[in-house]
Amino acid sequence: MTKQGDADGMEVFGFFNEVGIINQLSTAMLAQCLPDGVHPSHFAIINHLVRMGDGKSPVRIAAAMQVTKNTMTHSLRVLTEHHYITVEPDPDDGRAKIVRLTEQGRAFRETAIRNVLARFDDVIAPEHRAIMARIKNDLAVLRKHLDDNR
Amino acid sequence: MTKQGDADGMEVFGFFNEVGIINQLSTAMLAQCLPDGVHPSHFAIINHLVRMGDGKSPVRIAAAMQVTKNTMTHSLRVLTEHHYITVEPDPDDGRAKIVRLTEQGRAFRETAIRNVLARFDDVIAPEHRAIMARIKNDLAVLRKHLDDNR
DNA sequence: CTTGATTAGTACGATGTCGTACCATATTGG
DNA sequence: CCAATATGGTACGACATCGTACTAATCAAG
Repeated sequence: MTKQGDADGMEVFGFFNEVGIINQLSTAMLAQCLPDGVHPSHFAIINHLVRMGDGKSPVRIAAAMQVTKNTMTHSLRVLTEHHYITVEPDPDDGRAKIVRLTEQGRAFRETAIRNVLARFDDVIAPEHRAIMARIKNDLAVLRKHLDDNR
Repeated sequence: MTKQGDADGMEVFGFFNEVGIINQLSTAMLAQCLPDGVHPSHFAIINHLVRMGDGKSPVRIAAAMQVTKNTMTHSLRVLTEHHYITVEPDPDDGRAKIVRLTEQGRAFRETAIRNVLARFDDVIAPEHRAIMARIKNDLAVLRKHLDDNR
């Protein structure tokens, strides 16, 4: 095993470490802006349904959110208890269900977005926005590669 | 809806989303390379102790790992059960403890590093290493800013 | 049509993480 | 010296997530 390889490997470690910390900090910030009982992952589901359209099945949402079916079942139950979504049987497929946003769900998202953007505006300076804009494409390439070769 | 503000906010969302997915995929890859019962966070602790030196207190390790004291107590218990570390009272401070690596802990780290690097070598192409090297500095700046303003 | 394989969803248990509360020990101010 | 405060560590409960296993429904091959 060459020293070169080791150094490269450590570079990879360091990179993923930075990514992990940023993810943790941003998730924590997001969590502070959400009401009690609503996890960032729940918000992500609502947000996804608003942006990509609802009426999807739990498995499709799970795939989009990169979590297992189990986790999605649990999260959808929580969201249903909050009356943010409805889950009904799919008339075309006896196995499947259909997830739909309620008005309360959309309203919740509007409020949450406002809170979060206000918080981010407070913390994130223009220079950091510039960094994000600059490297987002690289991150997307990396993400896609990792996703394809997982 | 102010297009300007919303667009900027959404950019931030998208950025953190990419970061989150990359973190999840890399963590999952790492987990596959570790033996059963050893979580990536456990590996991170061992790795930190090897690189930064052991003999630290649980709180200091917790701060470095960006987790709470509770989590560290739990993780250290698991690592102790695996005989990768020892936790002893600090003779200079009746409240504190001192965490030390065992030989088995160091050996475990060597093996794990080899496995993980092999896996990463398989998946990560030179062009992606180039991306990591290119944007790592930007990520570090961002991470530091978020950490300071949390 | 029937049988085997695949898919959607759920139940259960395990685990990592966090928040709150608590105790023991240090540290500091008066 | 003593009281108030701060700090290190733990106990307990809550929760998100995952792996394994299971049921029900669909699909595919004969």
